[in-house]
Amino acid sequence: MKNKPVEVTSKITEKNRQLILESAVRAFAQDGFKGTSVKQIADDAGLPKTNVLYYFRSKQKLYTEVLKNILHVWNSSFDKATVDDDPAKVLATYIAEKVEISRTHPCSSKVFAMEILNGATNFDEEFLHEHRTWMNGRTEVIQGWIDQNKIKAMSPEYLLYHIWACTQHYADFSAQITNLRGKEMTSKDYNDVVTELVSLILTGCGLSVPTQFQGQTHDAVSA
Amino acid sequence: MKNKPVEVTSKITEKNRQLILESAVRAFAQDGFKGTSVKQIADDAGLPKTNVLYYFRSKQKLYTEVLKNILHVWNSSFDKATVDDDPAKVLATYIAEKVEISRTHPCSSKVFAMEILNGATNFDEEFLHEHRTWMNGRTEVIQGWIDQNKIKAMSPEYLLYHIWACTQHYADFSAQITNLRGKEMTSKDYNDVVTELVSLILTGCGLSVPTQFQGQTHDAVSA
DNA sequence: AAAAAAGTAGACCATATGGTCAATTTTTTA
DNA sequence: TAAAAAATTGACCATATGGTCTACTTTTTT
Repeated sequence: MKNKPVEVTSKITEKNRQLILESAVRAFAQDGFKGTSVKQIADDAGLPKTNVLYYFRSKQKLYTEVLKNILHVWNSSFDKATVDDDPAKVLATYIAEKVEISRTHPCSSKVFAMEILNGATNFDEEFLHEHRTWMNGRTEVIQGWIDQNKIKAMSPEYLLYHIWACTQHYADFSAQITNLRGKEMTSKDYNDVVTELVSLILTGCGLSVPTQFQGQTHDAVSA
Repeated sequence: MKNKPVEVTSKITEKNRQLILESAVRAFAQDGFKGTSVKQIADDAGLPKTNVLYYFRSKQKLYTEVLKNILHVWNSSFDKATVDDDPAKVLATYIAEKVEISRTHPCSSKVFAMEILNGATNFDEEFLHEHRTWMNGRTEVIQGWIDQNKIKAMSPEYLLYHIWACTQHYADFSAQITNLRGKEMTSKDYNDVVTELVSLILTGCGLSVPTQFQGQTHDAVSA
Protein backbone atom coordinates (compact mmCIF):
# COMPACT_ATOMS: atom_id res chain seq x y z
CA MET A 1 0.00 0.00 0.00
CA LYS A 2 1.64 3.22 -1.19
CA ASN A 3 0.68 6.08 1.05
CA LYS A 4 2.72 8.64 -0.87
CA PRO A 5 1.51 8.42 -4.43
CA VAL A 6 1.92 11.72 -6.24
CA GLU A 7 3.72 13.67 -3.53
CA VAL A 8 6.99 14.73 -5.11
CA THR A 9 8.53 16.57 -2.19
CA SER A 10 8.99 14.91 1.17
CA LYS A 11 7.53 16.25 4.39
CA ILE A 12 10.91 17.36 5.62
CA THR A 13 11.72 19.17 2.40
CA GLU A 14 8.43 21.01 2.48
CA LYS A 15 8.83 21.93 6.13
CA ASN A 16 12.34 23.29 5.69
CA ARG A 17 11.56 25.14 2.49
CA GLN A 18 8.65 26.82 4.23
CA LEU A 19 10.79 27.69 7.23
CA ILE A 20 13.43 29.24 5.02
CA LEU A 21 10.91 31.15 2.93
CA GLU A 22 9.42 32.69 6.04
CA SER A 23 12.82 33.83 7.27
CA ALA A 24 13.68 35.05 3.80
CA VAL A 25 10.64 37.24 3.35
CA ARG A 26 11.37 38.94 6.66
CA ALA A 27 15.03 39.45 5.81
CA PHE A 28 14.42 40.72 2.28
CA ALA A 29 11.76 43.10 3.62
CA GLN A 30 14.36 44.54 5.99
CA ASP A 31 17.31 44.96 3.66
CA GLY A 32 16.30 44.26 0.07
CA PHE A 33 17.84 41.67 -2.21
CA LYS A 34 21.39 42.97 -2.36
CA GLY A 35 21.42 43.95 1.30
CA THR A 36 20.37 40.57 2.61
CA SER A 37 22.92 37.78 3.15
CA VAL A 38 22.22 34.08 2.96
CA LYS A 39 23.76 33.66 6.40
CA GLN A 40 21.29 36.17 7.81
CA ILE A 41 18.40 34.11 6.51
CA ALA A 42 19.98 30.85 7.64
CA ASP A 43 20.58 32.15 11.16
CA ASP A 44 17.02 33.37 11.40
CA ALA A 45 15.77 29.97 10.29
CA GLY A 46 18.12 28.21 12.71
CA LEU A 47 19.88 26.28 9.96
CA PRO A 48 23.42 26.26 8.61
CA LYS A 49 23.92 28.42 5.55
CA THR A 50 24.67 25.36 3.43
CA ASN A 51 21.18 24.05 4.04
CA VAL A 52 19.58 27.15 2.64
CA LEU A 53 21.67 26.77 -0.51
CA TYR A 54 20.73 23.10 -0.57
CA TYR A 55 17.00 23.75 -0.71
CA PHE A 56 17.18 26.78 -2.96
CA ARG A 57 20.13 26.64 -5.26
CA SER A 58 21.17 30.26 -4.93
CA LYS A 59 20.21 33.49 -3.21
CA GLN A 60 18.72 34.69 -6.49
CA LYS A 61 16.57 31.56 -6.84
CA LEU A 62 15.39 31.89 -3.26
CA TYR A 63 14.49 35.52 -3.84
CA THR A 64 12.58 34.66 -7.01
CA GLU A 65 10.68 32.04 -5.06
CA VAL A 66 9.81 34.55 -2.35
CA LEU A 67 8.57 36.95 -4.99
CA LYS A 68 6.45 34.25 -6.61
CA ASN A 69 4.88 33.34 -3.27
CA ILE A 70 3.97 36.95 -2.67
CA LEU A 71 2.04 37.24 -5.90
CA HIS A 72 -0.28 34.45 -4.74
CA VAL A 73 -1.39 36.61 -1.83
CA TRP A 74 -2.30 39.45 -4.15
CA ASN A 75 -5.46 37.83 -5.53
CA SER A 76 -8.71 39.51 -4.58
CA SER A 77 -12.42 39.40 -5.20
CA PHE A 78 -12.05 42.38 -7.52
CA ASP A 79 -10.34 40.04 -10.01
CA LYS A 80 -13.71 38.56 -10.94
CA ALA A 81 -15.90 41.66 -10.77
CA THR A 82 -17.87 42.60 -13.88
CA VAL A 83 -19.49 45.73 -15.15
CA ASP A 84 -22.81 44.44 -13.85
CA ASP A 85 -21.65 44.42 -10.25
CA ASP A 86 -22.26 47.33 -7.92
CA PRO A 87 -19.15 49.56 -8.09
CA ALA A 88 -19.57 50.82 -4.53
CA LYS A 89 -19.59 47.31 -3.11
CA VAL A 90 -16.82 46.06 -5.36
CA LEU A 91 -14.47 48.96 -4.69
CA ALA A 92 -15.17 49.07 -0.97
CA THR A 93 -14.53 45.35 -0.68
CA TYR A 94 -11.36 45.66 -2.73
CA ILE A 95 -10.08 48.43 -0.48
CA ALA A 96 -10.93 46.44 2.63
CA GLU A 97 -9.17 43.36 1.27
CA LYS A 98 -6.04 45.27 0.33
CA VAL A 99 -5.84 46.96 3.71
CA GLU A 100 -6.25 43.57 5.32
CA ILE A 101 -3.34 42.20 3.30
CA SER A 102 -1.21 45.13 4.44
CA ARG A 103 -2.09 44.31 8.01
CA THR A 104 -1.55 40.57 7.83
CA HIS A 105 1.30 40.39 5.30
CA PRO A 106 3.40 43.49 5.87
CA CYS A 107 6.67 41.82 4.94
CA SER A 108 5.32 40.56 1.63
CA SER A 109 4.13 44.02 0.81
CA LYS A 110 7.51 45.46 1.69
CA VAL A 111 9.46 43.00 -0.43
CA PHE A 112 7.16 43.74 -3.34
CA ALA A 113 7.54 47.48 -2.82
CA MET A 114 11.30 47.25 -2.56
CA GLU A 115 11.52 45.13 -5.69
CA ILE A 116 9.67 47.82 -7.61
CA LEU A 117 11.67 50.61 -5.99
CA ASN A 118 14.81 48.86 -7.13
CA GLY A 119 13.56 48.77 -10.71
CA ALA A 120 11.42 45.61 -10.82
CA THR A 121 14.13 43.63 -12.58
CA ASN A 122 13.33 40.29 -10.97
CA PHE A 123 9.82 39.65 -12.22
CA ASP A 124 9.63 37.27 -15.12
CA GLU A 125 8.02 38.32 -18.38
CA GLU A 126 5.11 35.99 -17.68
CA PHE A 127 4.14 37.86 -14.54
CA LEU A 128 4.56 41.26 -16.16
CA HIS A 129 2.30 40.17 -18.98
CA GLU A 130 -0.31 38.76 -16.59
CA HIS A 131 -0.22 41.97 -14.65
CA ARG A 132 -0.83 44.06 -17.77
CA THR A 133 -3.69 41.77 -18.78
CA TRP A 134 -5.26 42.02 -15.35
CA MET A 135 -4.96 45.81 -15.50
CA ASN A 136 -6.59 45.99 -18.92
CA GLY A 137 -9.50 43.85 -17.76
CA ARG A 138 -10.04 45.88 -14.61
CA THR A 139 -9.86 49.29 -16.25
CA GLU A 140 -12.41 48.06 -18.78
CA VAL A 141 -14.81 47.18 -15.98
CA ILE A 142 -14.36 50.58 -14.37
CA GLN A 143 -14.76 52.32 -17.71
CA GLY A 144 -17.97 50.35 -18.12
CA TRP A 145 -19.25 51.78 -14.86
CA ILE A 146 -18.37 55.25 -16.07
CA ASP A 147 -20.15 54.68 -19.37
CA GLN A 148 -23.23 53.60 -17.44
CA ASN A 149 -22.98 56.76 -15.30
CA LYS A 150 -22.58 54.62 -12.22
CA ILE A 151 -19.44 56.48 -11.22
CA LYS A 152 -17.92 59.85 -12.09
CA ALA A 153 -15.89 60.23 -15.27
CA MET A 154 -12.27 59.68 -14.37
CA SER A 155 -9.20 57.72 -15.37
CA PRO A 156 -9.69 54.09 -14.23
CA GLU A 157 -5.95 53.59 -14.39
CA TYR A 158 -5.07 56.38 -11.99
CA LEU A 159 -7.93 55.39 -9.72
CA LEU A 160 -6.39 51.95 -9.32
CA TYR A 161 -2.95 53.43 -8.67
CA HIS A 162 -4.42 55.56 -5.93
CA ILE A 163 -6.18 52.65 -4.29
CA TRP A 164 -2.97 50.61 -4.36
CA ALA A 165 -0.94 53.52 -3.05
CA CYS A 166 -3.20 54.16 -0.08
CA THR A 167 -3.76 50.58 0.91
CA GLN A 168 -0.14 49.47 0.61
CA HIS A 169 1.06 52.56 2.41
CA TYR A 170 0.06 51.10 5.75
CA ALA A 171 2.40 48.15 5.31
CA ASP A 172 5.26 49.86 3.54
CA PHE A 173 5.41 53.01 5.65
CA SER A 174 4.48 51.47 8.97
CA ALA A 175 7.71 52.69 10.53
CA GLN A 176 6.81 56.29 9.75
CA ILE A 177 3.25 55.88 10.96
CA THR A 178 4.41 54.24 14.16
CA ASN A 179 6.76 57.14 14.81
CA LEU A 180 4.06 59.73 14.21
CA ARG A 181 1.51 58.03 16.43
CA GLY A 182 3.98 56.94 19.08
CA LYS A 183 2.60 53.41 18.91
CA GLU A 184 1.84 50.67 16.44
CA MET A 185 -1.45 50.51 14.58
CA THR A 186 -3.96 48.21 16.25
CA SER A 187 -6.53 46.03 14.59
CA LYS A 188 -9.15 48.67 15.38
CA ASP A 189 -7.01 51.35 13.76
CA TYR A 190 -6.98 49.30 10.58
CA ASN A 191 -10.76 49.20 10.70
CA ASP A 192 -10.77 52.97 10.92
CA VAL A 193 -8.44 53.12 7.93
CA VAL A 194 -10.88 51.09 5.89
CA THR A 195 -13.76 53.34 6.89
CA GLU A 196 -11.85 56.52 6.13
CA LEU A 197 -10.40 55.28 2.89
CA VAL A 198 -13.62 53.79 1.57
CA SER A 199 -15.36 57.05 2.34
CA LEU A 200 -12.65 59.13 0.66
CA ILE A 201 -12.39 57.06 -2.49
CA LEU A 202 -16.06 56.24 -2.97
CA THR A 203 -17.14 59.81 -2.33
CA GLY A 204 -14.37 60.88 -4.69
CA CYS A 205 -15.93 58.59 -7.30
CA GLY A 206 -19.36 60.07 -6.70
CA LEU A 207 -20.62 56.96 -4.93
CA SER A 208 -22.35 56.66 -1.60
CA VAL A 209 -20.81 54.39 0.98
CA PRO A 210 -22.56 51.03 1.52
CA THR A 211 -23.86 50.79 5.07
CA GLN A 212 -21.62 47.90 6.02
CA PHE A 213 -18.60 50.10 5.31
CA GLN A 214 -19.81 53.08 7.29
CA GLY A 215 -18.04 53.50 10.59
CA GLN A 216 -18.98 55.67 13.51
CA THR A 217 -18.66 59.22 12.20
CA HIS A 218 -16.42 61.29 14.45
CA ASP A 219 -19.01 63.88 15.37
CA ALA A 220 -22.13 62.12 14.23
CA VAL A 221 -25.40 63.53 15.48
CA SER A 222 -27.88 60.83 16.35
CA ALA A 223 -31.45 61.35 15.18
CA MET B 1 41.40 92.37 0.56
CA LYS B 2 39.88 89.12 1.66
CA ASN B 3 37.43 87.81 -0.88
CA LYS B 4 36.62 84.64 1.07
CA PRO B 5 35.52 85.81 4.47
CA VAL B 6 33.13 83.31 6.02
CA GLU B 7 33.26 80.55 3.42
CA VAL B 8 34.47 77.52 5.29
CA THR B 9 34.51 75.01 2.48
CA SER B 10 36.55 75.56 -0.66
CA LYS B 11 35.07 75.55 -4.14
CA ILE B 12 36.62 72.21 -4.95
CA THR B 13 35.30 70.62 -1.77
CA GLU B 14 31.82 71.87 -2.46
CA LYS B 15 31.93 70.71 -6.06
CA ASN B 16 33.13 67.22 -5.21
CA ARG B 17 30.79 66.79 -2.27
CA GLN B 18 27.89 67.74 -4.52
CA LEU B 19 29.06 65.37 -7.23
CA ILE B 20 29.31 62.51 -4.77
CA LEU B 21 25.95 63.27 -3.18
CA GLU B 22 24.27 63.14 -6.57
CA SER B 23 25.80 59.78 -7.36
CA ALA B 24 24.96 58.57 -3.88
CA VAL B 25 21.28 59.40 -4.02
CA ARG B 26 20.97 57.51 -7.29
CA ALA B 27 22.85 54.51 -5.96
CA PHE B 28 21.00 54.35 -2.64
CA ALA B 29 17.69 54.67 -4.50
CA GLN B 30 18.66 51.63 -6.55
CA ASP B 31 19.93 49.30 -3.86
CA GLY B 32 19.27 50.76 -0.42
CA PHE B 33 21.87 51.48 2.23
CA LYS B 34 23.20 47.99 2.80
CA GLY B 35 23.02 47.06 -0.85
CA THR B 36 25.04 50.00 -2.10
CA SER B 37 28.83 49.89 -2.08
CA VAL B 38 31.11 52.88 -1.75
CA LYS B 39 32.94 51.79 -4.89
CA GLN B 40 29.66 51.89 -6.82
CA ILE B 41 29.13 55.50 -5.81
CA ALA B 42 32.76 56.39 -6.50
CA ASP B 43 32.68 54.85 -9.97
CA ASP B 44 29.48 56.68 -10.81
CA ALA B 45 31.05 59.95 -9.68
CA GLY B 46 34.25 59.19 -11.59
CA LEU B 47 36.41 59.33 -8.49
CA PRO B 48 38.54 56.79 -6.65
CA LYS B 49 36.82 55.19 -3.71
CA THR B 50 39.28 56.78 -1.31
CA ASN B 51 38.09 60.22 -2.32
CA VAL B 52 34.52 59.45 -1.37
CA LEU B 53 35.71 58.35 2.06
CA TYR B 54 37.84 61.49 2.25
CA TYR B 55 34.89 63.86 1.78
CA PHE B 56 32.43 61.87 3.84
CA ARG B 57 34.14 59.92 6.54
CA SER B 58 32.17 56.72 6.13
CA LYS B 59 29.39 55.18 4.09
CA GLN B 60 27.05 55.72 7.03
CA LYS B 61 27.93 59.43 7.28
CA LEU B 62 27.43 59.85 3.53
CA TYR B 63 24.05 58.16 3.75
CA THR B 64 22.99 60.36 6.65
CA GLU B 65 24.00 63.40 4.62
CA VAL B 66 21.95 62.19 1.66
CA LEU B 67 18.98 61.70 3.94
CA LYS B 68 19.37 65.19 5.41
CA ASN B 69 19.50 66.73 1.93
CA ILE B 70 16.29 64.97 0.99
CA LEU B 71 14.37 66.43 3.88
CA HIS B 72 15.11 69.93 2.58
CA VAL B 73 13.19 69.13 -0.59
CA TRP B 74 10.16 68.08 1.41
CA ASN B 75 9.10 71.61 2.42
CA SER B 76 5.86 72.85 0.90
CA SER B 77 3.42 75.74 1.02
CA PHE B 78 1.12 73.63 3.18
CA ASP B 79 3.63 74.07 6.02
CA LYS B 80 2.41 77.63 6.56
CA ALA B 81 -1.30 77.19 5.89
CA THR B 82 -3.73 78.22 8.60
CA VAL B 83 -7.30 77.43 9.44
CA ASP B 84 -8.31 80.70 7.76
CA ASP B 85 -7.03 79.61 4.38
CA ASP B 86 -9.26 77.98 1.80
CA PRO B 87 -8.93 74.21 2.27
CA ALA B 88 -9.63 73.45 -1.40
CA LYS B 89 -6.81 75.68 -2.58
CA VAL B 90 -4.40 74.60 0.12
CA LEU B 91 -4.95 70.88 -0.39
CA ALA B 92 -4.95 71.10 -4.18
CA THR B 93 -1.72 73.07 -4.14
CA TYR B 94 -0.17 70.63 -1.68
CA ILE B 95 -1.09 67.69 -3.89
CA ALA B 96 0.28 69.45 -6.97
CA GLU B 97 3.53 70.26 -5.17
CA LYS B 98 4.00 66.72 -3.92
CA VAL B 99 3.35 65.22 -7.34
CA GLU B 100 5.84 67.69 -8.78
CA ILE B 101 8.47 66.55 -6.28
CA SER B 102 7.83 62.95 -7.28
CA ARG B 103 8.38 63.94 -10.88
CA THR B 104 11.50 66.02 -10.39
CA HIS B 105 13.14 64.17 -7.48
CA PRO B 106 12.27 60.51 -7.94
CA CYS B 107 15.52 59.24 -6.45
CA SER B 108 15.11 61.30 -3.30
CA SER B 109 11.64 59.93 -2.88
CA LYS B 110 12.89 56.39 -3.35
CA VAL B 111 15.70 56.72 -0.83
CA PHE B 112 13.23 58.12 1.67
CA ALA B 113 10.77 55.33 0.97
CA MET B 114 13.42 52.66 1.27
CA GLU B 115 14.71 54.11 4.52
CA ILE B 116 11.22 53.83 5.99
CA LEU B 117 10.68 50.37 4.50
CA ASN B 118 13.89 49.27 6.18
CA GLY B 119 12.61 50.48 9.53
CA ALA B 120 13.55 54.18 9.54
CA THR B 121 16.55 53.59 11.80
CA ASN B 122 18.74 56.32 10.31
CA PHE B 123 16.74 59.43 11.09
CA ASP B 124 18.01 61.35 14.09
CA GLU B 125 15.72 62.07 17.00
CA GLU B 126 15.65 65.74 16.04
CA PHE B 127 14.08 64.99 12.68
CA LEU B 128 11.59 62.55 14.12
CA HIS B 129 10.52 65.14 16.67
CA GLU B 130 10.21 67.86 14.02
CA HIS B 131 8.14 65.52 11.92
CA ARG B 132 5.74 64.81 14.78
CA THR B 133 5.45 68.51 15.52
CA TRP B 134 4.71 69.29 11.89
CA MET B 135 2.07 66.58 11.84
CA ASN B 136 0.37 67.90 14.98
CA GLY B 137 0.25 71.40 13.55
CA ARG B 138 -1.17 70.26 10.24
CA THR B 139 -3.82 67.96 11.66
CA GLU B 140 -4.93 70.84 13.88
CA VAL B 141 -5.44 73.04 10.83
CA ILE B 142 -7.45 70.34 9.08
CA GLN B 143 -9.48 69.70 12.22
CA GLY B 144 -10.16 73.44 12.29
CA TRP B 145 -11.60 73.23 8.80
CA ILE B 146 -13.78 70.36 9.90
CA ASP B 147 -14.98 72.27 12.95
CA GLN B 148 -15.92 75.17 10.68
CA ASN B 149 -17.80 72.73 8.41
CA LYS B 150 -15.50 73.64 5.54
CA ILE B 151 -14.71 70.00 4.87
CA LYS B 152 -16.36 66.71 5.73
CA ALA B 153 -15.76 65.13 9.12
CA MET B 154 -12.85 62.73 8.80
CA SER B 155 -9.56 61.81 10.35
CA PRO B 156 -7.01 64.50 9.37
CA GLU B 157 -4.21 62.07 10.10
CA TYR B 158 -5.39 59.40 7.69
CA LEU B 159 -6.19 62.04 5.08
CA LEU B 160 -2.56 63.16 5.13
CA TYR B 161 -1.33 59.57 4.88
CA HIS B 162 -3.49 59.08 1.84
CA ILE B 163 -2.23 62.23 0.15
CA TRP B 164 1.35 61.19 0.81
CA ALA B 165 0.71 57.67 -0.39
CA CYS B 166 -0.84 58.73 -3.68
CA THR B 167 1.63 61.47 -4.52
CA GLN B 168 4.76 59.52 -3.63
CA HIS B 169 3.48 56.47 -5.44
CA TYR B 170 4.39 57.97 -8.80
CA ALA B 171 8.05 58.21 -7.83
CA ASP B 172 8.40 55.05 -5.79
CA PHE B 173 6.44 52.71 -8.04
CA SER B 174 7.46 54.22 -11.37
CA ALA B 175 8.88 50.88 -12.54
CA GLN B 176 5.47 49.22 -12.10
CA ILE B 177 3.65 52.08 -13.78
CA THR B 178 6.08 52.10 -16.68
CA ASN B 179 5.52 48.38 -17.17
CA LEU B 180 1.76 48.72 -17.12
CA ARG B 181 1.67 51.62 -19.57
CA GLY B 182 4.47 50.32 -21.77
CA LYS B 183 6.19 53.69 -21.59
CA GLU B 184 7.38 56.25 -19.07
CA MET B 185 5.08 58.92 -17.70
CA THR B 186 5.42 62.21 -19.53
CA SER B 187 5.14 65.68 -18.12
CA LYS B 188 1.59 65.82 -19.46
CA ASP B 189 0.74 62.56 -17.72
CA TYR B 190 1.84 64.10 -14.45
CA ASN B 191 -0.53 66.98 -15.08
CA ASP B 192 -3.32 64.46 -15.54
CA VAL B 193 -2.34 62.81 -12.28
CA VAL B 194 -2.70 66.11 -10.46
CA THR B 195 -6.11 66.70 -12.02
CA GLU B 196 -7.34 63.21 -11.20
CA LEU B 197 -5.93 63.17 -7.71
CA VAL B 198 -7.10 66.64 -6.76
CA SER B 199 -10.57 65.71 -7.99
CA LEU B 200 -10.58 62.43 -6.07
CA ILE B 201 -9.32 63.82 -2.78
CA LEU B 202 -11.16 67.12 -2.78
CA THR B 203 -14.45 65.52 -3.80
CA GLY B 204 -13.76 62.90 -1.15
CA CYS B 205 -13.44 65.74 1.37
CA GLY B 206 -16.70 67.28 0.19
CA LEU B 207 -14.95 70.18 -1.53
CA SER B 208 -15.38 71.45 -5.05
CA VAL B 209 -12.31 71.65 -7.24
CA PRO B 210 -10.87 75.16 -7.81
CA THR B 211 -11.04 76.07 -11.49
CA GLN B 212 -7.29 76.22 -11.94
CA PHE B 213 -7.08 72.58 -10.93
CA GLN B 214 -9.83 71.38 -13.24
CA GLY B 215 -8.49 69.56 -16.26
CA GLN B 216 -10.35 68.65 -19.41
CA THR B 217 -12.96 66.16 -18.29
CA HIS B 218 -12.76 62.98 -20.32
CA ASP B 219 -16.25 63.20 -21.80
CA ALA B 220 -17.09 66.79 -20.97
CA VAL B 221 -20.07 68.29 -22.73
CA SER B 222 -19.52 71.90 -23.68
CA ALA B 223 -22.39 74.30 -23.07
C1' DA C 1 59.01 81.21 -2.98
C1' DA C 2 58.48 78.55 1.05
C1' DA C 3 55.46 76.45 4.30
C1' DA C 4 51.05 74.66 5.34
C1' DA C 5 46.85 72.83 4.11
C1' DA C 6 43.90 70.38 1.12
C1' DG C 7 43.17 66.88 -2.17
C1' DT C 8 44.42 62.54 -4.85
C1' DA C 9 45.18 57.84 -5.14
C1' DG C 10 47.34 53.21 -4.94
C1' DA C 11 48.50 49.50 -1.67
C1' DC C 12 46.81 47.12 1.83
C1' DC C 13 43.84 44.73 5.57
C1' DA C 14 40.37 42.27 8.18
C1' DT C 15 36.01 40.78 7.46
C1' DA C 16 31.91 39.22 4.99
C1' DT C 17 29.96 37.31 1.04
C1' DG C 18 27.86 33.71 -2.33
C1' DG C 19 28.79 29.46 -3.44
C1' DT C 20 31.23 24.60 -3.89
C1' DC C 21 32.96 20.15 -2.21
C1' DA C 22 33.41 16.23 0.20
C1' DA C 23 32.36 13.62 4.16
C1' DT C 24 28.89 12.14 7.16
C1' DT C 25 24.31 11.12 8.98
C1' DT C 26 19.53 10.31 8.43
C1' DT C 27 15.67 8.68 5.95
C1' DT C 28 13.47 6.02 2.44
C1' DT C 29 13.10 2.20 -0.55
C1' DA C 30 13.27 -2.57 -1.94
C1' DT D 1 18.59 -5.27 6.62
C1' DA D 2 21.17 -3.60 2.87
C1' DA D 3 21.39 -0.33 -0.82
C1' DA D 4 19.98 4.09 -2.49
C1' DA D 5 18.45 8.55 -1.89
C1' DA D 6 17.98 12.64 0.74
C1' DA D 7 19.64 15.74 4.12
C1' DT D 8 23.23 17.87 7.12
C1' DT D 9 27.36 20.24 7.93
C1' DG D 10 32.10 21.97 8.31
C1' DA D 11 35.99 23.23 5.47
C1' DC D 12 37.17 25.83 1.87
C1' DC D 13 37.55 29.45 -2.02
C1' DA D 14 37.50 33.53 -4.88
C1' DT D 15 35.70 37.84 -4.70
C1' DA D 16 33.85 42.09 -2.72
C1' DT D 17 33.47 45.04 1.04
C1' DG D 18 34.32 49.26 4.28
C1' DG D 19 37.94 51.42 5.78
C1' DT D 20 43.08 52.81 6.87
C1' DC D 21 47.74 54.21 5.83
C1' DT D 22 51.10 56.29 3.45
C1' DA D 23 53.10 58.76 -0.22
C1' DC D 24 52.44 62.11 -3.52
C1' DT D 25 50.47 66.32 -5.94
C1' DT D 26 47.96 70.47 -6.04
C1' DT D 27 46.24 74.53 -4.01
C1' DT D 28 46.24 78.11 -0.63
C1' DT D 29 48.33 81.06 2.57
C1' DT D 30 51.92 84.08 4.23
